[in-house]
Order: sequence, then structure tokens, then C-alpha cells
Amino acid sequence: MSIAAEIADEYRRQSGPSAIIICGPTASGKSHLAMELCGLLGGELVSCDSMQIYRMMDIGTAKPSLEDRKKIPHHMIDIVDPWENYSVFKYKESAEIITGDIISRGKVPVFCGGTGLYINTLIDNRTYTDEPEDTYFCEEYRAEKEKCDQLFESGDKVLLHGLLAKYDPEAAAEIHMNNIKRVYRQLVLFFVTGKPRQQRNEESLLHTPKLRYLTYCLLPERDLLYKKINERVDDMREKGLDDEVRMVYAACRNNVSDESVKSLDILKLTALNAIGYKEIIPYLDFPELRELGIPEERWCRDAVYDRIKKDTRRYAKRQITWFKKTPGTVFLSPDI
RNA sequence: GGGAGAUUUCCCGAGUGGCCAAAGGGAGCAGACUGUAAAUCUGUUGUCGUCCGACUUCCGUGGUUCGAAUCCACGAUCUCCCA
Repeated sequence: MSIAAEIADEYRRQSGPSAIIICGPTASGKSHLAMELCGLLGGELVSCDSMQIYRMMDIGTAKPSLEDRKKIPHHMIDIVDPWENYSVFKYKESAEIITGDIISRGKVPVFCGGTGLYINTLIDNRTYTDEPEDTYFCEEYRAEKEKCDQLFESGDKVLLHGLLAKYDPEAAAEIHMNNIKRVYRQLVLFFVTGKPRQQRNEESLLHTPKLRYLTYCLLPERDLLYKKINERVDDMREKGLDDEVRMVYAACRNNVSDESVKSLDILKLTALNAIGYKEIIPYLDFPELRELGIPEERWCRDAVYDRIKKDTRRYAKRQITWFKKTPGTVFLSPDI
């Protein structure tokens, strides 16, 4: 019996509202399995992928083909533009509505993706409060936030970490000083909510999950996975990743303030830091990118694509590390 | 045939007598994370033991020395130059 058939059987044995999650590192064959399951169970696919969320980024994120999307309804794909900000909070919000809708129509939600943070947010039914821009727990924190911004800009990790130690010592003890981005984020969250990390975490877990999730993680043998990754990157190259990256970058450039382009803040956009994009962007022929100093050397496609492969492999490793500790997960090792 | 230079732990590469299991980088491996996550960060990489430690290494063999990756001799392989 095929893996899909077995999972389908297991699913049918469930009582009460249930959903299936298919996770695993990139190129482990998640989409294929999820599609098969949808076919067997009359399911609809809900993506848990932080990059397939973005429109235009088709080749580099290995989005399912339009053909597949016609066969089985796919959700949570192509819902934001690459120059927009997105977050787990927004993901959870939309995914919840969509899931409810799928169930109310008597279909089975089949979640599929590799973003562990999103997946665990679903499983635990974490709830966050909205985080409006520029709202602070108290007036005093507004000034502190500004100070915090300055420290972050100047890269003063020692003082920034010290600031966190002052407001949320527990978080400071757990987050390494070098992890300046996270230190900064913790501070911002503290100034907005007025609550330390521990408390926020606990409170986000107060709502019991409405669904029972059957979680499966595809974990191919490492060598096989890496081989598959390399092949997939070569494939992307052939399909025209270069052109797609140029198009996405240009689109972001047109939709972001001149200031951001000039200061290269544009490069901080989450979408532009996706693997396959961030490696190619420095070589694009846009005036502001000259500052990066890289275009001087010859554009060596082989080297760039090797870097993409390497970054993808490392990403896969991080995904595996995450999935391994998600409770209740059933691990499968496919031959791909 | 003659001359010059090279050979270092997975790779690149530092090291020229003790502070060397050997800088640094790459790649690998392991991990953290639960409010930007395809992001960000940490640890580790000769063997054995839990840290202190013990043991085996720097092309090979032999030698000098209290002590050698480092000096000497011979050999092997590679690169360049003259024939």
C-alpha cells in the first residue's frame, strides 16, 4: 500500500474534526504526497510555506503548477505581494478562516509546507493579539523603542542586549547577544505588549486546538535529499530563475519608497531574502546595487547557483532540526 | 639529463625548533528558535574519556636535538625553469 493510502486510512479512522499535515524539508516530495491525499480523501491543500505566500515568486519557491492547482484547490499561495510585510500572525489569521471554510464544505484540509513556525502555530492553535504599528504599552516605552532602533541601526549588540536584560532578563539570558535581530524583536514586542517573552508565550497557548492534526514529516535519507535539492536548483535555473528574480526585484523597487531603494533597505524585505533570490540580486544591473561592490567581479552563474544549492541544503537541515522536535509527528522516509 | 619550489588534519590555507591537535576560511555535523522564520543565531569537526586529561598525527624512511610540522639525508609525488 502506498504511503498516501495508509495515511488516508489512518485519517478515516479518526472521529471528530481532523486535518492532515504533511511537512518535511524542501524537495522531500511533500507536494506530491499531499496532492495524492487530497485526491483520496476529497481534500483541499493549504500551504504552510512562508515564501509561496508571495505572488510572482513561482520558480524560486517551487510553487505547484497551475495544472495541479486546477486539479486540487490550493490555499495560502499567492496572497501577498513581495514588497508587503507578512507575519505568522497574519498567516494564522487567514489559515484559520480558510480551514473553517473547507471543513464546513465537508472537505478535508491537507496542510503542506516546510515552514515549521507556521505549522506549529496551527498545531498549538497559538493566538496572538494584533500588533498595530506604532502603539506602545505606555508612553515611556515609545522613547525606549526609539533608543532601541538606534542601537539596532548602529549594530551595538552589547547595549541592545543590555537593554533587553533590563526589561526582560529571562529572555536576555536565553537569547545570544550575537542574535541581534531577535534581541531587537524581543524588545519591540516588549514595548508593544508590556509583557515579557515567557508570559506572551504562555498566553498564546491558552486556546485549545479545534482540530485534531495528523502530522507526518517526510524525512528522506540525507544523501538522497541533497541530490534532489541540487537537481531541483538546476531545474530552476533552466526554467529562468534569473529573469524571475530580476522581475521580482524590479517590482519591489517600483512599489517601495525611493528612500528605501537608495538606502538599500529594500534588501531587507523578507521576500527578497528567500533562497534563490538573495544570492542573485547582487548581480542584477540596477544602479543602487553597484554599492554592494559585487558586480565588479564577473557574474559567474555556476558559482551563484552553487551557493543557492548550499543555502538550500542548510535550510533543509534547519527544517529537519525543527520538525524532529514537534510532538506527535510521524516520520516517513520516502525514496523520493 | 640539469636547476628551483612544493607536499599540513574533509578541502583551501597559516605555521619555520618548545606556548601545536596545529591560526583562519570553506564544507560537513549537531543544536536554538514558537510574534518578520527560505530569516537569525549557537556549538562542534584526529582518536579515546565527562571537563582537567590521555593517546596518535603534519608525503615516507632514517637522523640531529632535552624537544621537530618546523633542521639534515635519502626516497616518492607534483609544479615551474634550462636542455
